[in-house]
Amino acid sequence: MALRVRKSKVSEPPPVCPLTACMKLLGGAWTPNVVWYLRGEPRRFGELRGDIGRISAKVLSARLRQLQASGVVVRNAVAGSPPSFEYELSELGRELVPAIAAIVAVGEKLKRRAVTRPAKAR
Amino acid sequence: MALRVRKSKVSEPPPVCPLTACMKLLGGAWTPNVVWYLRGEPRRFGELRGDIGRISAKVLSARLRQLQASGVVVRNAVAGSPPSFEYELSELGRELVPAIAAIVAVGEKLKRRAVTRPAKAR
DNA sequence: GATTGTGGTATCCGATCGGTAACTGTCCCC
DNA sequence: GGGGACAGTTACCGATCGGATACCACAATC
Repeated sequence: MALRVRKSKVSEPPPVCPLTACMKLLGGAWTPNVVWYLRGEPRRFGELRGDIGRISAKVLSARLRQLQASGVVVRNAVAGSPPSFEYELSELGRELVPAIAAIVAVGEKLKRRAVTRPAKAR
Repeated sequence: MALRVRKSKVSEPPPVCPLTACMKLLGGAWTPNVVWYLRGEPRRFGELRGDIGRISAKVLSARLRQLQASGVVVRNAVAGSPPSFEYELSELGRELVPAIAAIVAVGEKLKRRAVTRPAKAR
């Protein structure tokens, strides 16, 4: 659970690339999906698992913790006899949604263009 | 209503998850950087290497090929005595730039807020 | 012909990631 | 009280990724 620092053999000073740092927000395998499925109402762990489908509990747990740590997601305890928790996007986390949507939109266009325009010369 | 049973998915059963597919566009380690440094004028291989800094030739080559394959980047031969090549973003590739910028912007805000506003205790 | 510079590619290798499965602990129901 | 469901966590393990290095192709130059 300790956050992994990139230990490079070259022992370089931190490049402080804002891109690289920020892309770590969405770097993991299912991270965008988690954010995406949280864009509506808060969801519980099992619900998210069901939503996303093929994600393993381990990875979902890891993503959720990592997103909490970066402040994108907040975890709220829901009072009840079976104490459960709800995850939801923070204010800032919600700002991520349009960004993801933009990337998806470009992806869709690219796919569509790939079909209509097979510029496959390589 | 003992438990909140919200089986209602977010009304989004993705056939093949568009997110996962599209995030492959920017999935690699240096992919956003490559797109970022190509957002201006076209660059040659060696220039990109210099721009990005610590990227290895192998990874840069792989990213470039992968971005060509997905239609984000185009490779143009530059006529000349030493035949060289320039890489530039395609039209659609250019649309990726604001999306990346948006994610970076959120990342910056998150970092800033993390300083000014410590996360509330769970 | 050999050397150099550009523009890559192929190979090896270790680190990391993600999946599977097993496990814990609590609560509900029978 | 036992079995099952929920909510995760942990251990292990194979696949993959990325870095370093070495190498190749080609033109111009010496």
